[in-house]
Amino acid sequence: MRLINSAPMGSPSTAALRPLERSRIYEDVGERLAEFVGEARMAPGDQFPTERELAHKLHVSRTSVRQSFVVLQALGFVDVRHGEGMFLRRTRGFGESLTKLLERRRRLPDVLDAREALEVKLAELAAGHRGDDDIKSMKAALAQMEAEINAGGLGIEGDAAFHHSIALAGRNEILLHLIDAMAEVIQESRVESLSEPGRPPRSLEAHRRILAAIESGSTQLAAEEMRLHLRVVADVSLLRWQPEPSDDVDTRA
Amino acid sequence: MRLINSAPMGSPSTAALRPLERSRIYEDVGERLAEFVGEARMAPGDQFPTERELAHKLHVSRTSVRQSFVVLQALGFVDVRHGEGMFLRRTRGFGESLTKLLERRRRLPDVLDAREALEVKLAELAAGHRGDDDIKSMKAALAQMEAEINAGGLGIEGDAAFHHSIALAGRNEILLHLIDAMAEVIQESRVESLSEPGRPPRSLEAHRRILAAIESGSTQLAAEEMRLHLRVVADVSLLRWQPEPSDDVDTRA
DNA sequence: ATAGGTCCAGTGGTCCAACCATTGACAACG
DNA sequence: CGTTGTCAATGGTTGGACCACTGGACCTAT
Repeated sequence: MRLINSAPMGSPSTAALRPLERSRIYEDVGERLAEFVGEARMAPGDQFPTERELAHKLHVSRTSVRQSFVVLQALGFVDVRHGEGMFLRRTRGFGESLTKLLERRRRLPDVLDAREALEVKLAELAAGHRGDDDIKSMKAALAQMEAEINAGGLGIEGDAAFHHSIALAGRNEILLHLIDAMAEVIQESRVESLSEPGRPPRSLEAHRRILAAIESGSTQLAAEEMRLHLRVVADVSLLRWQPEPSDDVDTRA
Repeated sequence: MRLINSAPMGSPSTAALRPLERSRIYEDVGERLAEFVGEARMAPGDQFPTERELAHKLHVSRTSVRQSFVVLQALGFVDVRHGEGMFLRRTRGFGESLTKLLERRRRLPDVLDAREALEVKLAELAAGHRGDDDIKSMKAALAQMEAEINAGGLGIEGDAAFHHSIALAGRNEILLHLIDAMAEVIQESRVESLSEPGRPPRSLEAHRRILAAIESGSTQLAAEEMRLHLRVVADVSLLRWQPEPSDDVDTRA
């Protein structure tokens, strides 16, 4: 009797026997709904079919349909009104959450550009508001970073704390929320950048210049210093990055 | 027999008889979970109690608990692993979706700053990539705006189309997603701004300058023109804006 | 005729109880 | 000692029941 795939681990890539992945039903329903919105040419304000009808048509339980809509509502794509029905709010990017976007398609350049857009503005705002507490926490973060580096570390914790304290100092809940949502991917690029030989001290120096600019109250200078810093970080990160073989086709025009 | 509130409509504001609003259970559960994360000092990676246990403790059905977690997962705050349990991913801003944030706390300055952060960068990126199709759709949008204005309108449609075509030309899905998520509130500020006497023609002119900058390929100039344009828009919008009486206290530090 | 009230069918909101699918740990086996 | 089987715990899904809200149809008194 011939044994198939007797090798204990790391056997050659048997394409057919790759692990099959099961998605959750409410995700599938979400995709179908996205299709439906397109096919039915739904416009904002239009009403969806009933929960019961959708459940029947899609051969799933009403619970699953509801789960889909609960998510869609949280993402702001639909309005659910008790006793009335469910209505479309906006069409573009239907069903696509930022989180899923960041997980699925990790184009590093996009992440770095988005980060720059947000953080440069936050530094500018921070320079405009700059409270004593804000400055204090920034200095504390820099001290922490310096200590980490002197101890032979990369200063990752301090780096993260510094950028976060600036984000807080910006006093803009929307931008803060966006930066927080991207925290994970940003953290990855941070580690990469600081792993480059000689980077941590230079990064610390750049941080000092940013802090000085913020403390001086010059919004323009603060923005410029932050931009400069992030461009350097981006360059280093991009060195190691190479686009994945396109696993799917970009359907956008 | 004395009738209370016999006035047919628009009776004086009886504070106690304001319409009471009922929240959905899964939203309440979400808030409790946020509390719990704080009280229990949960850190990323920590495991939540079982669905069944939470349902029992909170005196709600397991279904409601699940709906909460479905949302939390979509927003990227928790990881739900079949057969294992539910785990915390990130702490900051727990349970707060951008949509809810934009609905609840409509601080116009925040919106305008966030818009500037995103659109300035998008204009810069657009100038870097600039494909023929992109330029073409921008020109079409400007033509539409001009036609609207000549017809006595405000050019709102054309304005929106112009900014959107730039966002598309930026070739950055993350920034595009963020702008789309803010589309509604941005649209409101757009209407306000263009309603100001004499605004539409001036806005059209600013758009032409932006387009020229993008077409020239100068990323820096494109960014600067967009920033200038948005600052003017912001000034106009802010004229009519006044902060609402603070209906709740900011709990953040 | 019409203003007002009542009733009711349709819709989303919640709950429950059962069962399926996956995981990890542990015991049993060779 | 490693392999295999078993099992309990956990999330995933279902169907059905009932509640709460909305809007319109219908009725009624003026």
